[in-house]
Amino acid sequence: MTDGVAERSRPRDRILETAQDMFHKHGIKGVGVDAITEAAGTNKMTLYRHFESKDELVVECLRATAAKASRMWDEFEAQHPGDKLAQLHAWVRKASELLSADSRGCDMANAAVELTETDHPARRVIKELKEAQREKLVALCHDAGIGQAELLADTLSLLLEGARVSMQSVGAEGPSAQFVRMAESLIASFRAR
Amino acid sequence: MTDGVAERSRPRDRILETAQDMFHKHGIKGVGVDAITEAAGTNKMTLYRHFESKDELVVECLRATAAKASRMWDEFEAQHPGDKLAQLHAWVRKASELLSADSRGCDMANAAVELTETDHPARRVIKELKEAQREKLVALCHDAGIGQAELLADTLSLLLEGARVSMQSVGAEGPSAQFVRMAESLIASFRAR
DNA sequence: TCTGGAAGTTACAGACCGGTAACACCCTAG
DNA sequence: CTAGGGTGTTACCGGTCTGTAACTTCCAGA
Repeated sequence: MTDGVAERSRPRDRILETAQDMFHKHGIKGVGVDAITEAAGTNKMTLYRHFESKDELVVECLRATAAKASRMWDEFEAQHPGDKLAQLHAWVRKASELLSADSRGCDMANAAVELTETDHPARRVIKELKEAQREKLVALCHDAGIGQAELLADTLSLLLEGARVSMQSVGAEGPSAQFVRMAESLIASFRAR
Repeated sequence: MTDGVAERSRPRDRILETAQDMFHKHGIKGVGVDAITEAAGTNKMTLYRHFESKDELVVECLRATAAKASRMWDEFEAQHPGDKLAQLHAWVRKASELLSADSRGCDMANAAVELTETDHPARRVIKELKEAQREKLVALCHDAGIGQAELLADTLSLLLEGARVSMQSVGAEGPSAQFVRMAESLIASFRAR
């Protein structure tokens, strides 16, 4: 009954996975450590033996989700080896799939909105991870033979970020519904230069 | 000393104004009613005589900020009477000004991120107000003589929404720095059809 | 079989949260 | 001058929050 997450894994892993899920669904300030440990089938003491504070748990969760997102790049390379342009289109397709499958947007962006304390430990890693993602997309655009790679990458980033937050305020039938169309015609117009 | 907001206005107005400011800066769940009333130079009882709950206060704050944003449209019309295309460019310029002046983004979008409870009274008004804003921008694009007015308006919306949330995670030097450039070349390419 | 460390349990501290009751005050309209 | 409504003050309620202490239980490895 207490088995929300696979029972036969280490408590630390269960806590991390459960916390990721609950922070994602309900927000960081919307979930207490008691609720996390209960859903993970463990207890508060065990959580504080593995994470020195809730803030540090948040940081670990963000790193974990970023690592998962980072693995998608490997899939693109595996699906279209060497074909960077195809990988860029795969990126667009994947982004729209994730938009359709989940309406709570990006954990890092959401965390940045929630955690307004300027010295919160999560803010630093959010910036780092987002910058790393940006560099990857810039490189992909560049290797795909696009001239203004940075500008295209940044525009696509803003479109996706906007789509994810727009879904949360106006829903999936709002402007975000046109994301693929916007992204594809953007890529086309950049390639035409 | 307790005079954060003009002392010689009605308590209700001071509370509303102070709450807007504090919710904007620190988030909704990051601010308690005690802190609001203290900053407004009044007390909790007075707050609860004018607003039936914190949630309702949040709703009123969102309506107030939306009303303020709505007034900007009148400025555009006053500055460029009848010239809808010039008003559209004024919209872009104003948006970028606000981006530079404030890094905490859109109150409604931020609230949608924070308030994950699906039945929260604010969610309804966020959707209504965002839809109203969308219709205004679509109408402006349409009246400016742009063919695919909805698509341009939605794309501009996502870009702006993305810029506002991107600033909060990666800062002002990130992708959002290129917002004006992106928006202007988008408008140009839509006009060229 | 024994032992040591990881995990679970219970209870608690101290702070903060949203919200309310009872009462004193002050200022203005009549 | 007086009545009454808006406001301020104090104290409180029940609940939740992060984080800790002290203790017990369990289990794997030697």
